[in-house]
Amino acid sequence: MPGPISPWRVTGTRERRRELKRDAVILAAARAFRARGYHHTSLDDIAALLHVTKPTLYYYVASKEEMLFECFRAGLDRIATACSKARRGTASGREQLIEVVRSYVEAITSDFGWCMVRAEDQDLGPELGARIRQLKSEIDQEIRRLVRAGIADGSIGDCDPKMVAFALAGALNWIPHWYRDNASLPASAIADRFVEVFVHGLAPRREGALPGKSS
Amino acid sequence: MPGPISPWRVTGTRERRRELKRDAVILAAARAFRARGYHHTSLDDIAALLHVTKPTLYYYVASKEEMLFECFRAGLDRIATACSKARRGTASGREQLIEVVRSYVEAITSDFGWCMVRAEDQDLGPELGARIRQLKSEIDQEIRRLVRAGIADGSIGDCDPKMVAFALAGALNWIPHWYRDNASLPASAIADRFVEVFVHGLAPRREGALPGKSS
DNA sequence: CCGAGTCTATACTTGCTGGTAGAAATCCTA
DNA sequence: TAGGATTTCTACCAGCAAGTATAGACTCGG
Repeated sequence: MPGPISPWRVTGTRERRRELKRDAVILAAARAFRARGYHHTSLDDIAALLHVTKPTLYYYVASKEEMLFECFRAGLDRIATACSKARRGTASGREQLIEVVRSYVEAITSDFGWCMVRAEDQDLGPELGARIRQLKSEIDQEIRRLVRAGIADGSIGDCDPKMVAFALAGALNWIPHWYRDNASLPASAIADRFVEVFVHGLAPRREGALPGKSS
Repeated sequence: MPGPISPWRVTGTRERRRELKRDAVILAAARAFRARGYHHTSLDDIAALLHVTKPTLYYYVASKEEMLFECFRAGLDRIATACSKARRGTASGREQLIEVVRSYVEAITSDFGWCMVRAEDQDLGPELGARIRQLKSEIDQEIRRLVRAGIADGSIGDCDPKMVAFALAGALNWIPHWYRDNASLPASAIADRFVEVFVHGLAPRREGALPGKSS
């Protein structure tokens, strides 16, 4: 739906143009993968999206694998950035975690969301696959860290940080399975609902919540 | 890890033996898909697992697609069954939901869990793909129904049933991404942790909470 | 022990798609 | 406008894996 990506016919220095085109290739790949799935997308399909032929793609990218990797990275980087930003803040563990969740939802509903989640690192060679697993693991560790921080500062109740991280990441990573950018809530609204559930749980909230521990 | 599947060389009536072998083919396929991914698993691989050759598989199954479909179904059926069982009970919406979650975790950590979740219905033709989507949708609706029931009977607080269902299903469906039957918690323990998070949330619990819990 | 039905293997076809060789077009600089 | 670098195209290859034709082997009732 977002317009065609055409840095072909565009101005700027050589290097700059090349860079833009390469990005366009990655983005087109991401959209195609999302629409048809990695294995059902041929390079000709991607080339067609750009009104170009297959060998042209290879001028910007070494292999189909590399395209997938770059899509992966594009998404994961956004989340990693959000994590380290949260980390620099001074808010409570819970607040930081919530911030990360918001960024996570933004990233995962982007064009690259699908690739981050549905593409198997099996589809990447051992080389790139390992790098992706590394990135994923870092994010996982970061989430656990935030949960532990929250427990430490009292903003999060006692729980198993590992399982909480899995549950949270699972809920978030699943979004691309049902999210349709036409027909779904905007990312921020989704984030709100998720935060609500994860912070307060399903149990009916008892009245008399406010500060103070009168139960 | 669970031993080789060999109903080859086994007794029983003709029909019975055929049925057993067909099941064995499906199970072998499920394990292979889980280990290597659908697209990276050749029929020769599956045949090798059974110490048999590829054409033999075709004697029990019409196509690779059908194998995937049957794996899918094997897993989803377990969950659907759990749903309708829960439905027959008289417990509160929340209790019923929790029961479903437990069954869900059991199913999703089984050999078929991977297929239920990681296989794209894109890999199935329009025919089978539609049937799978149907099954998935039924389960989704069932979860939403339980949430609404819980809200109605007061066992669940006010919330958006659709988003809650998505969050819950996401967390559960993600399990195959990290679950390793050697190295992870047993299914029941995972279910416990998940229930804990989803029922009570991350916010520190104020004293004097609701009546305790269970098994 | 025979032959109809059941089961399995050998050996092949076929289509698709990732990837490439090398020529042609285009662009920039001088 | 010449000529070298950059960019894109046409045409092709190779390999893999799904699926099949067909013949051989096993089982079991009669």
